[in-house]
Amino acid sequence: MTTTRPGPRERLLEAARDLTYTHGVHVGVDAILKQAEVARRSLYQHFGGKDGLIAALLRSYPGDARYRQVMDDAGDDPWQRILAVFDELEVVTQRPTFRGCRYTSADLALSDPEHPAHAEVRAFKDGLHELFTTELTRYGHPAPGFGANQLLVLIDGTLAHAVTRPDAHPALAARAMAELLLDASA
Amino acid sequence: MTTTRPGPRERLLEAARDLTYTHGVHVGVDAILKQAEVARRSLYQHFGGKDGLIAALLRSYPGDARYRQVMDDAGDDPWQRILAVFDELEVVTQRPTFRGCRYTSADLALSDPEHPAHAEVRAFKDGLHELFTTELTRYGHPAPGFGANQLLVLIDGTLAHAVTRPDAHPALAARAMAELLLDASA
DNA sequence: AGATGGATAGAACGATCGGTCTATATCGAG
DNA sequence: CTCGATATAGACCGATCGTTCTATCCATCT
Repeated sequence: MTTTRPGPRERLLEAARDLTYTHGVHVGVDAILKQAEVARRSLYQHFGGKDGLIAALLRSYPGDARYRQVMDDAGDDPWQRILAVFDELEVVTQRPTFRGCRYTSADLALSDPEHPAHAEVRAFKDGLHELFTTELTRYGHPAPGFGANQLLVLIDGTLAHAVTRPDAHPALAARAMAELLLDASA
Repeated sequence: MTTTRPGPRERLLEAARDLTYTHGVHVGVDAILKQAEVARRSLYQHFGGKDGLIAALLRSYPGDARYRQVMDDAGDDPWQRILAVFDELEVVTQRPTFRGCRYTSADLALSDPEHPAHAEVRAFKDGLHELFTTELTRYGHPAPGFGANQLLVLIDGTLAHAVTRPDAHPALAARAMAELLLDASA
């Protein structure tokens, strides 16, 4: 039994996911096409161009699904669910292949404010904000929207700082602040 | 009386500072040379190439001097001096020209781990860590090194998150956490 | 005056960029 | 089988990349 090979569209997204993470969004299309084993024309057929591929990549990536998974694995208690995110961040940021948050990277690397990727990044982080807002609401936080912004700062700060100083274990530093935050709003 | 025009080296650094911030480190050398009004050859004479210019840019930038200035303007009290940094971050991140932290951007954009810029970014953030460590020591923090890591996460998180969601006012969110942190370690 | 060194201007290098093109192959539906 | 859509392979486009080159200008020093 042989698993059927994914179509060119899926192969392009997969290759672009891989290469843009390790080399940044400025990887050449040639490299993506080669790794995906896809014809040049198919890229423009499916995504209209490199910009479209990058945007589609960010949209398709199961970004907040991963956060939800980590939370669900931690049970029902909001306190546990939120701190589990930072435990996971410690694991992620210590991996030798860790190269930062792909959304933040894309947002910083693309200087053109009209690039379609910006909308995807915004949508992703807005989704995360909503996710943590509902969690803090369940926790009984008096200002869940503000608290969610604080958690997002901790997450982005962890992912950004770990690129330069992984040995500082920013995830552990952030986790302690998340605890303070939850304690103070109990 | 006419102020003498700075030499080619200074003009190159100034132009590169400007253009790499607005367009990222992938700006072409042509654009830098044009804005600096400097001959092509001079760039390679002074910096050996584009990589050398980028690294020199990051080294020469008065990065932590600016943090020190903000602190000194806030007086002697460590509490005030630390929180003043976040007040300044709120101002900086709300500017329409704000484009994130140039050090984090450079670190993320340059995928080659051997690029000389990485060492400069590391040196800069290590310097900041030392700055906040001494401040927290003066404050009487029981674990000033760990606390400094926490403050750096807050700063990097503010600068990273404000690129995508400036309306969330991450600096204010971070400031509140910095207060919690200082309270908890008093 | 003559020599020297730094700066300028700009042609030119090969490589690579994103994107368009033609031509051929494959495959499922009618 | 034929048709039409979709995929592949690869040449080709103009533009730009970082870098090296020659040639000229000019201020300074002997």
